[in-house]
Amino acid sequence: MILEKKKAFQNFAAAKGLRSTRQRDIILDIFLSTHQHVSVEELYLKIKSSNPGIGHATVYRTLKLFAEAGLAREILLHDGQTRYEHVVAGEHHDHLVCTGCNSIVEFEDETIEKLQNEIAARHGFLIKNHKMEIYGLCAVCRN
Amino acid sequence: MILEKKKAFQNFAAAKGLRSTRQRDIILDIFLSTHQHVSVEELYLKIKSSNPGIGHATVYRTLKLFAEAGLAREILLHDGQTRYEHVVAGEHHDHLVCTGCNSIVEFEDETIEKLQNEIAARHGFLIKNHKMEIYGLCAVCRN
DNA sequence: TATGCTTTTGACATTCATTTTCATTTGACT
DNA sequence: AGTCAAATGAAAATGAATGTCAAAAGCATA
Repeated sequence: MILEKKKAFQNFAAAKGLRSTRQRDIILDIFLSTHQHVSVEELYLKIKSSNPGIGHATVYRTLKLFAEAGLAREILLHDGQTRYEHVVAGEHHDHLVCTGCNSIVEFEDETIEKLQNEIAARHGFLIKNHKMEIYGLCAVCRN
Repeated sequence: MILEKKKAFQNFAAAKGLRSTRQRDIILDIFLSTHQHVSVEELYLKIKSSNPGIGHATVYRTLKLFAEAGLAREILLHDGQTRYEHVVAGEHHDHLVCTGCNSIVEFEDETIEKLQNEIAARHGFLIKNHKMEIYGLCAVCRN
């Protein structure tokens, strides 16, 4: 699965005429090794610890590429940090965000997806993507 | 309805021991006269044109108050600007955002709301609020 | 209406995430 | 190897949002 993603990025890069660079390889490796919902800063620090040379801007730029390539998805929660989550082909999940402990639980609901498609169709919209976040207190924090 | 909102804010202010000020009245008036989904900057400019004295910080502070008072809801779309939409009691709507022309269409779907509640319950979550945005191209831009 | 106390305001500075700039480096093709 | 455009890193710039603080304005009371 990690290999597939690397291939996918290679294909994307080839199609776009992008060069293969050491930095992009490193960033991709480390991104693929992270948990879901890494913030750019988190990832940057992780990268820096093994590769001090890599700059802030490169991480930002490269993550945008991953998003374009369909490997990552940008998500905005309410903490002012952009996060990237791993995209698994054919799967879309949404988030339950605990405002108590900031934990994030993912869920998937086919019926909601269907309803979204219907709504979009009703308005003549061509869906590119969507996101849904439910904010509240998790089982632990509600007590 | 505008009067009700003004009353609602008065009540909130009274309960919180907040003072009634000229600025807050003006900002509320102008906020209530705007379309859905005003960004802070948009609102600030609108306010400034008739009331040049009012400062940036005051607009930010006051909008946060409106949100606390339940008159407004903060929404984050993908343009890096915080927007505030009008809250209508007992109603929740979500958004279709056109990435072509940046137009926003609202919709409401009771079934989705129900499913959200079920999902939250399944995870032991206590929902505070939620948001859902569908990104894509509107009927005009898709052509 | 004047007094005194406290909140609110506005200007400005600051912070923080992200983007831009630009000189230098590097990849890839000949 | 040589060429040239793309990519990088450091630093500066941007832009939204927040903090600071002295001055102004509410509001209660005399």
